[in-house]
Amino acid sequence: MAKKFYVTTPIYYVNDKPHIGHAYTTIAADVLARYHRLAGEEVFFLTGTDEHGAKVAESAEAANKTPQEFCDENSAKFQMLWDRLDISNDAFIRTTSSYHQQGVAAFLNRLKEAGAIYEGEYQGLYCTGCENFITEKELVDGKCPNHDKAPQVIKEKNYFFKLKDYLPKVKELLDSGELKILPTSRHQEVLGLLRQGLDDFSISRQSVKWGIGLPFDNRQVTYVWVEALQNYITALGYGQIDEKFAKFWPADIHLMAKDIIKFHAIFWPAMLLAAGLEVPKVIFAHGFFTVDGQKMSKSLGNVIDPDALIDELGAEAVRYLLLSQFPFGADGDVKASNFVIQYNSDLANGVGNLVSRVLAMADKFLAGKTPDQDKEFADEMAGIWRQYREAMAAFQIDKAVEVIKKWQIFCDGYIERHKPWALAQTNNNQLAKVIYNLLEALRHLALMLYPIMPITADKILISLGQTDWQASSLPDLSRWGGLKAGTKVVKGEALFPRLEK
RNA sequence: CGCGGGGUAGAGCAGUUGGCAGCUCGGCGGGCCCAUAACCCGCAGGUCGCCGGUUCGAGUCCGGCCCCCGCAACCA
Repeated sequence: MAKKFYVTTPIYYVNDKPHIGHAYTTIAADVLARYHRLAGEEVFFLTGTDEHGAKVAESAEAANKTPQEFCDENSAKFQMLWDRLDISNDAFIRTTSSYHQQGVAAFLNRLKEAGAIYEGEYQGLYCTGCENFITEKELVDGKCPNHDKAPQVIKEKNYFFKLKDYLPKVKELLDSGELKILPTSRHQEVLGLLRQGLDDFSISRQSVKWGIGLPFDNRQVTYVWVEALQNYITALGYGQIDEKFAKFWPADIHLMAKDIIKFHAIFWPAMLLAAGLEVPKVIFAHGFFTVDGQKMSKSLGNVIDPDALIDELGAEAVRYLLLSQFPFGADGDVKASNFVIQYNSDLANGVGNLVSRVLAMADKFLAGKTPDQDKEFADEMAGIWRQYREAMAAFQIDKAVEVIKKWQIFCDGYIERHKPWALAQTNNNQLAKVIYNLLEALRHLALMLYPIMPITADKILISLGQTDWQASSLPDLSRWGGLKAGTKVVKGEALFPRLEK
């Protein structure tokens, strides 16, 4: 029975169109999903869109559409981007889908039965112009800045979740490592939040209409954050067909950006505990991009549009470049102008050129026929793979990229030291050895590249005559000598044509 | 004293348990000619934010200070 691996991205709020941050999270999740599939595990990779809430309803109205139409259109934008980026998600959940709504109802009923929900009163400032609650801090001169009206104080009956009852248990799980928050700096942050203390929170809204009705009181709608988190289990059929749920839950990793860590590291585990379910194993929060040292924001106009970037550099390069900018997990600064430079140095001059020169030599000196096996790098390669696997297992995608880059540089150096073009004149036995080692080295390079740049990897493997490699998994594939003597290899088109800038 | 992150070569970043400061890009000088004017070798460039402490030894541990950023306050 294969090991399972369940990886998720957050579901993205349809109120906005996809930006580079959404792409970053999703690509990272895809890399993990593809790596674990390559390793022979049974993978479930989930992403989707979060579609309820007052804001969506407002945006829909402003666009003169029904909320459902608005959601359909915006959700499709995310799906289209993921298609362009070759994201290999196994499911795409939409919170407006009926199976999600049914799963949410089942979950909330369970919380209610467990005694984790009580009725309370929510008091807030309500702006009739907004038709929504606003916070005191949003007020300008005591008035709603959008409508220039003073808000009313309204008391609304709400249902609350007994968060406080479950906090000690959450703390325990964090301390024991059963629930891991990564990177460790985020773990500290969560501990800080717990130290500050948190209150029970409201799980419903009376004033909001666009949402999922509470199963035990249909005058109220489930607070959007509460039902959004449940996507991770409803997508597995929780509350309906429990087969997938039994197989894949708990999640091996919830991936997200650092801004929503509180919901995932505290609220979500607490709700799961209340419902008697297992908590996820790892919550991984990566950092934010700054662009030229500044926060990315619409008002500054420095937002990087993923579609434009793909148009310029191609999906494969975008995947690679985003993940190799800075350590996965940390914040990092990005210079838009740097993408082209790095494309040229890493991809065109690096991987692309290496593949090109090796295949050209195999073709020119040996008529494209793979020579007899040589084992010069058998041990070396095993060591490289160990580093690669360790990096991936620790979710250090940037380190995995580093391992690949080092191997590519090593291969370029190997060529220079042995000068196959000279050997072709003097020593055919030695030439055959060197070319075999290079071709086989390329096969390993492609395999390591696969999670990050799947199309490129496949192109390289096809050039090496490896057409059915996907039928095997890593333990076999990563063994030295997979390339058989006599295999025909062909030089293809340049993988990454150099960009003039 | 709200919480958290960070200040290391011109730029962007690594530095696991304290043990000679590293990587990539860029700059400069050589080499090579298989390759996408790509590749390889070498060189230059750093008071590791500041002050103090612990130690045989501190970028790394402790205390204080300065500066930047994120969250709290619709964004991954």
